[in-house]
Amino acid sequence: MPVPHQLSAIIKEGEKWFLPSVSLDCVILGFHDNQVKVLVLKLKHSNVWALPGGFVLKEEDTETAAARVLRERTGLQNIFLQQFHVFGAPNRSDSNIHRKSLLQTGIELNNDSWLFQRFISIGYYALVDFAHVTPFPDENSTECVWKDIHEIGSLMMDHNEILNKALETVRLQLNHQPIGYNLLPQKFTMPELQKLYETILDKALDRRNFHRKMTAFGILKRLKETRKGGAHRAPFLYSFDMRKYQKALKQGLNGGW
Amino acid sequence: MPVPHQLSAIIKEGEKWFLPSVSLDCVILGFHDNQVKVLVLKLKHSNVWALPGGFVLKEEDTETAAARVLRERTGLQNIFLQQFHVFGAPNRSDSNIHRKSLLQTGIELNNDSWLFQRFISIGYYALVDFAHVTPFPDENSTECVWKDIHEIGSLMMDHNEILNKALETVRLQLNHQPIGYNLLPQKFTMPELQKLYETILDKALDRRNFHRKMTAFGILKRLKETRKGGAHRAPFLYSFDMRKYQKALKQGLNGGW
DNA sequence: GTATAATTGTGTCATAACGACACAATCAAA
DNA sequence: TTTGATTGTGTCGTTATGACACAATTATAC
Repeated sequence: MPVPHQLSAIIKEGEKWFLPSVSLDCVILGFHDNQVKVLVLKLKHSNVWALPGGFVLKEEDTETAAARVLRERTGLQNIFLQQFHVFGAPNRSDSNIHRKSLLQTGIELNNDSWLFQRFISIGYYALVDFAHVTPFPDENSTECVWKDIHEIGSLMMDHNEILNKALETVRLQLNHQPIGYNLLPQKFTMPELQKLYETILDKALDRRNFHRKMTAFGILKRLKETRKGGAHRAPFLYSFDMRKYQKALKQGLNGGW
Repeated sequence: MPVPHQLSAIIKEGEKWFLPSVSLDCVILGFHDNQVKVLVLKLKHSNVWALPGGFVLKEEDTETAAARVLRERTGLQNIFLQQFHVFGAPNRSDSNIHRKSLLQTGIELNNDSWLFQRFISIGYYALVDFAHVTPFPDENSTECVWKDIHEIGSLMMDHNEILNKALETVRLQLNHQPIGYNLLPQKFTMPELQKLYETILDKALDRRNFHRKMTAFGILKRLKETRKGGAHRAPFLYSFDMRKYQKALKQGLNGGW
C-alpha cells in the first residue's frame, strides 16, 4: 500500500503508515558567507520557526527516514547524516501548535488522533554543500530558509535544545568526522576552512598556526589555482586528500584547538 | 493505574503500560581485577545472553526508564547514565527469541501481541562502581553476571553491535566525560587508573609518561595512604579533585592518548 | 598608471608537551 | 636476609605549540 502524496491525507491517517511514538528532527547545516547556517521552516498560520522533521514508516529504517526528510527539504541525496541524540521527555510535544496550524490549513483532527500522542524524537544532523541546496517548504510551512546559527530566535517546542545539542556534537566530533569535507565545496581556501573551524568552535584561531597545523595533518592538497575576485591577495584553493583524510580521522586529528 | 509487579502480567498487556515501538538497552560497565566488565543476562530456556533492557512507560522520560532498568538489575540509584545511540533497523527485533522463551515460561502470546511489533531501541551506557553492585536477574532470566568485555561471546539480536557502539562511545568520550571517576572506587592507584585507560583505549601506555600527563592535568589528589597487600612496592592511593576534574572535562583533557 | 588598503603566504623563536628510556625505592614471599 | 616484581621519579632529545613580523599580492581608488 503506497503512501499518499498529499500530506493532509497522510496526517489524517498517520497510524496507517507510521511507526507510533517515534519522530525525527533534522538539523541541516551549511556554510555560506563565512557563516554556519541551519535550515528552518516557518509553519503556516503560526509564524513559528521549526526544524524540518518527520516520521518513520512502519518498515523503514530510521536512518532512511531521516534521509527521506532531508531529500524532501533540500533535493539532495547521499548526504552526510548522523544521528546525535534522542529527545524523550514526556512533555516535549506541544500538540496545540500542530492542532492550531492544521486547523487553519483545513485539517481537523480528533483529540485522540495519533498526532497528538506522545512522540520521542531522534535528532539527526546533516552536513551539506550550501551551493547545491534548493530549500523546499513542505505542505505545512510557508518558508524554508537558511538562518545563521547565531541569529536563530525562538524555535518550536524543544527545537532550540535540539539545535544546540547538534552544534555541540559537531564541535566534539570535529576531529573524528569529515565535517570540513561535507560543509565546504570541493575547492576552498585556507581562510574559509579556518573560518569554519572558528565558527564551530566559537573561538578565534591564529591564522599562521592554523595553517601550519592543518598542513601538518597532510590531509589537504593545494591546487595550482587561486580564488580571484577578492580585493586582496588571491588565496590558494585546496581540496581534501580523501585517502589521507579518512585515515587521519580514524585516529582523530590529534591535539586541541 | 499502577503497573503490576508480575512481569508476566506486564508483558501480556504491555500496550496498556508502555510507549509503543520504543525499547531501551543498557550497557552497564564496571571495572574489576583490572578488567572492564559488562553486565549480561542469560535468558530462560534459550541459553542466550542479552543486555538488560526494558520499555518506556507512557508518561515516563526515556532517561528515567533507563535509570529504572538500571536500578532493577543492580540495586543502584543515581548512576552515571548516558544515551549513546538509537538502533532503528526495521528487522533488528527477533520475535522468535521472545516467543520461545516466554512460551516455555508459560506465557503464551498472540501473533499480534504488542511484543512482536517492531521496536527501535535506545542504547544507554552506565558506569558503576563494581564493588557496590549486586546483580539481580529478572523474571525472564536465570543469571545476571559480569563478563569481561573481551570474553563476550555472541549476544541476542543486535546486542553485540550495541555493546561495541557503547565501548566506542566511551573511548571517544574519555576526555570529556568523568569515565574514570565513575568506574573506579573513590580511592584508586595510578596503575589501576592506567589499566582502565589501556583497556578502554585497547592500547598499551607508557607508565611514566602516563603518570606525568595525568599529574599535569591537576585533577588528582594524592592521598597519604598506600595500597598494601600486593607483593611489591605499595602504590599511593589517589582520588579525583572533582572541582578541577569537572572544569578540565569541559575543555576536554587535551592531547591524544 | 600608480598608490593604497586589506588580506594572504611564510618564517622565527622561546616554551611546553611528548616519547623513549634508566635507576632507585619498596614490598611480600622465599 | 635475599629475591623478584612493581612503583616513584628523573633525563634527554625531538616535536608541537603559541605568539609574533614581514614580504607578496590583489582590486580599487586616485
